[in-house]
Parts: sequence; C-alpha cells; structure tokens
Amino acid sequence: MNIQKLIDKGLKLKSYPKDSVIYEPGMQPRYVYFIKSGEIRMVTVSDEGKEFIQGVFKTGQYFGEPALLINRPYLAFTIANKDSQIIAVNKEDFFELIKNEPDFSMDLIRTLSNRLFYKSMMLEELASEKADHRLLTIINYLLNDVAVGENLKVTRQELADMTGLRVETVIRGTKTLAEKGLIRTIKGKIIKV
Amino acid sequence: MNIQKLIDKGLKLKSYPKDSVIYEPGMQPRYVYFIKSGEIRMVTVSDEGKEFIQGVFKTGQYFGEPALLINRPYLAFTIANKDSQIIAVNKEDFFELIKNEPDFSMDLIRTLSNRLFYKSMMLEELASEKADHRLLTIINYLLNDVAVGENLKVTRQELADMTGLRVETVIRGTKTLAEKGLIRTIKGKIIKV
DNA sequence: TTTTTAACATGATGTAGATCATAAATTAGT
DNA sequence: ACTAATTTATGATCTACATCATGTTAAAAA
Repeated sequence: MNIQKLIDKGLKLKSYPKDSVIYEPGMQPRYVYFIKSGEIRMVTVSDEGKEFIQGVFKTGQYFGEPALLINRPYLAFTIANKDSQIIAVNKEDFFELIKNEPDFSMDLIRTLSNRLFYKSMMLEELASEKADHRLLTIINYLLNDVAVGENLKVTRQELADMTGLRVETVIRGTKTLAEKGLIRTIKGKIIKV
Repeated sequence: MNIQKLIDKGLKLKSYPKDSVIYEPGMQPRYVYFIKSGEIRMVTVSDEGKEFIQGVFKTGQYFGEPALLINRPYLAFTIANKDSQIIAVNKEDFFELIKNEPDFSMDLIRTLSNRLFYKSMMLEELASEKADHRLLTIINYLLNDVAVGENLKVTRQELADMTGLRVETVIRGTKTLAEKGLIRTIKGKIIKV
C-alpha cells in the first residue's frame, strides 16, 4: 500500500514516541494502522507478566486489521519500538480500500497468508519441539532477511520472547547450536553464512 | 463460497475416504481445496511423531490457500477425518475467483483473519501459559460453537493435540478445572452451561 | 575516559508436565 | 449381549527447562 496516497487523501499522521502504546488488549478495534516510519511490536502479556512477541511491523507495513475485520477486541498490545509515524485508517475507509483498490485487496490477502504461515510454523514449534529446535527455527527464519556476512540484530531476550523460552535457555541454546555448527556466531552475534 | 457454483463451472469432485491424505508437508501447492462434504484435519507432525492440530475444516470451508498464495511448500498434512468430497481449484481459477468475485475476496480476508486470531490466541497460550490455563482457553473457544446443554464432541487426545499437551495432562487438567467449577462435566463429557 | 546500563554468561536447584505402566469405563462393532 | 477397541483414569518416576543467584562483557551515556 502506498502510504503517500493515504496522506494525499487527507488522512493525518500521528507520532508515537518510542515505547508508547498504540492499542491495548480488550480495546474495541476502530482503525487499521499504516506505518509511515518507525517500528512497532505486537505483544501479548501473560498474567505473570511474560511477554510474547506476536509480530514486528516496519515502515510500509500495516497492522490491526484482523481484529477490525472480525470485530473482536484486540488480544495484544502494540508498542512503538522506535519513534514512529502512523496513519490510522478508520473502518469505512479501510473497507473502501479493499473494495476499490484490487491491488490492495490482493496485497492484504498475501500479507495475511504470510503471517498465517509464520504463526503455523511457530505453533508447531511451541507445541512439539524442544528448546534448541525452536531456536534454530526462528533464527533461520529471521536470517532470511539478512545479507550474507551480516548479523542478526536481535537480542537473546527478543529471541526468548518470540519462542516462549527464557533468556538463559536461549543463551545456552545458541551456544549449543554454534558448537554443533548449525549456526555461526562471532562474539555472540549470529551471522548469516 | 458457493460450492455448487464451482461444480456448475465443471470442476470435478473427488472423494477421499476417512484417514486418506490430501496433501503432505513439502509438497508444492497447486490447488485450493473446497469441502463439499466431510471433515478435514490439518496437522503438523514433529520428528518424534507428535501430532499438532493446526485446524479442522468442515463442509463449506476451504483450505490450503496460504501456501498457494505465498508460493511455499506445505507445512502440514491434511487428512480426512471422515469420508469427504472435495473440489480442488487450481491456481488460475482461484485467482480468477479472487479477482472477479468481490464477495469471495472479502470472505477470504475474513476467513484468514479468523484463523490468524485463533493462532495468535494459541501462540500466546503455548508460549506463556501453563497446562490448565491452555486447556480452559481452547475448551471455551470450542464451546462457542456448542448449544447450551450440549457437550463437546472432542476427545482428550484431540484436546492434547490442539494444545501441545499430553493426554494424561489433559485428563488431569479437565478434572481440576471441573473441581474448580471452571467447566461443567457429566460422565467425563464437557458440557456447555 | 569513566561511569552506567544493557546484554551475555554460567552454575545450582526446583518443578510442571512428560513418560511409563497399568487398569477401569465407555463406545463401537459383530 | 458380547467382544474388541477406544477413551478415560490414576499412580510413580524422570527430565527439560524455569528459576534463582551472581558475575562478566559490551555498548551507551556522561
């Protein structure tokens, strides 16, 4: 989706400083959020305060549609990872977009399919595989978007929050994977090979 | 989507006897499958042979689109839970459907959103919550489609395969939940109240 | 450069749930 | 109604990972 188009339509940009919350679980969805700049994480938090990263959204991407489309309260928090600029598109405008912009409609379908693929993959991991296997799976998944020789810009804590593991387990796990030669690390950094 | 329309278009119906496999992980997707009758389960199987139920699809529903749309090999098995009749719609016809039938396009978007909602919910559970909490969550989710007074037509093994738990854990867990009054059971059957 | 803060590291111990074993109760098939 | 096959049930033990504690290294901030 072309963000500029939305701005041209007169939709206003809103700024969210790092760590500010865009929406919370339980809120009734009213908008779909398009990211002009910045980065957003979508997280659920358990009763005991454990965070799970449901997804990370970057410049040019949008989030919050599923809850709006099926008209159910949000399950997750969305929080700015960096200072971000976001356009909130209301329900009517969003439905217009789907109806009148076939390209957007197709893009949405592909986007939802991609997220579904990721979640299916992670569900299988969390349901059936043990720590090291899980770890290797997200690491490889994340390495897809990394150039050869570059390193993963993700902390062990973030890996933990994406896999449902604990930091200590991730630290020990990456060590084991590196020893087994399943990943490459340099000074702790995980490198795409 | 109206299945009859697909039949009228000359697409042929194929029969799958109970327990037969429609597709397997690793296969390149070529069709989207519309269920005329019967029931299909989508499962992933770990290296150690543990099954995880990714979803169950019934008469009138379709499955297999995400992999086709993003052009990635299947992650899961799809297996007939009962004798089933299915129409396989090829890629071109499926894209036609999306382009030319705006109702279908919207239905697809809603369907994908619903599945995403379910998977986000389960991911949070598997990542962060303990056995009994997980159990209560799918039980309540499944009870949505059940009339008051009716019981859940799902075995403990199936609950286990949806939550990543073991049968014994599910058996002990449902007992605890019933004792705490969080669910109602009659002779082991879980009743919607 | 020094100080502060965040990230990584490692050992010791505890525990939820897996695993193993065995049996009772339902349900399905004949 | 009888037998076979599932499903539910329950106890005993085992284990992967969480939890707790404490330290080191690396990266920001001052």
